[in-house]
Amino acid sequence: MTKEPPRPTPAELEILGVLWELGPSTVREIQEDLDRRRPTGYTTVLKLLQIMTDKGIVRRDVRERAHRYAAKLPREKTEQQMVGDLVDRAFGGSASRLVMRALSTRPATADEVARIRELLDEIEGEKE
Amino acid sequence: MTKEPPRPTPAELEILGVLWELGPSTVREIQEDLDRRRPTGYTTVLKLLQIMTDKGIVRRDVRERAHRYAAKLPREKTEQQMVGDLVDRAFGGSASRLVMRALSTRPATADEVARIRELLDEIEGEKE
DNA sequence: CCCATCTTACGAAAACCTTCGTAATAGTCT
DNA sequence: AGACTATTACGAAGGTTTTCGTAAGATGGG
Repeated sequence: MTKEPPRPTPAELEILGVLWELGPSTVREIQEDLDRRRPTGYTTVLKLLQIMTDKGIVRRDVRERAHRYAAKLPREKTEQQMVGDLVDRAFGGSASRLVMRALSTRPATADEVARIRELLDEIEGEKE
Repeated sequence: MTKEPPRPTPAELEILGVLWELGPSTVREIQEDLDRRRPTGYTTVLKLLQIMTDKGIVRRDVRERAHRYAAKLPREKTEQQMVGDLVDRAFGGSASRLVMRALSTRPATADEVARIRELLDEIEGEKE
C-alpha cells in the first residue's frame, strides 16, 4: 500500500502548472516564469520544491548541477480532484451548477463552445 | 470605504454551503448537517462561526437564545470567485478546460445537459 | 431552589503555509 | 589556488486554519 500523495496547496498548484506547461525544469526556470506573474523569490520556490519532493508531489533529477524537477501528479487526475473538491464544497455536489457558473463568468471562444457541445453529445449518447 | 470581506477558507466555505442551502440556521443545525458528511465537533462549528462573524462573512441574529447565523456573502459572487481562482490556478486561465474536466468527471443528468446547451446558445448569440 | 442540559465565550494547541535569510557546496574562470 | 557565481540545504519567523477543552451563563423541570 503506497499512500497517496497529498493534495497540493495553492502555491504548490501554481508550480505544478508551470511544470505541466514547460515539462521538467530547474528552480531558476520555474522561478522566472512565476515571477512574471507575481514577484516570487528564488529561495521561496526552491523551498517549495523541496517540500513538494518530500511530499511526493514532484520528482527530482539530480544528475545536473541545477536539479531538474518534474511533476509527479498527473495533470488530469489533479484537475479532477480540484474540480471535485470545489463542486462538493461550494456547489452542493452539482457539477452542472459549477459548469454554468464558469461559463457565465469567464469568456469562451466559439471554438471552445463547439468542443463543449461535442462533449455534451457524447454524454447524451452514453445515456441510452 | 468599507473593506471587502475576505475569501472563505475551505471549512468556512462548507458552512456557507449549508447556510445557502438551509437559510439562517443555528450552530446545532449546521453542525448536524455537516456532521453527516464528516465528523465535526460542535464547538468547532461554533468557533468557526464566531470567526466568520468577525470577518464579516456571516451575520448573527442574537434574539433567540440559540443564535441564528446567515450567510452574508452572496452565493453567486462567491461561486464566481472560487471558480475564477481555480481556473487561474489549475487551468491556466481556461474556463473551458475546467468545464470539460468537470463534465467528464462528474455525472450530469439529461436535464442539466439541456440547460447547459441553452446557456451555450446564449453565449453564441451574443458573439455576433 | 437545584439540577441537568444547552448554549456561548475564550484561549490555546497543533498543524500547516509561505516567505526569506544565511550558510554550505559545487562549478568556473584566470 | 583564489575569487566569484550559482545552487542547494536548512531553519526559523509570521501568519493562518482547524480543532477542541473548559468555563460561564441561560433555560426549564421537578
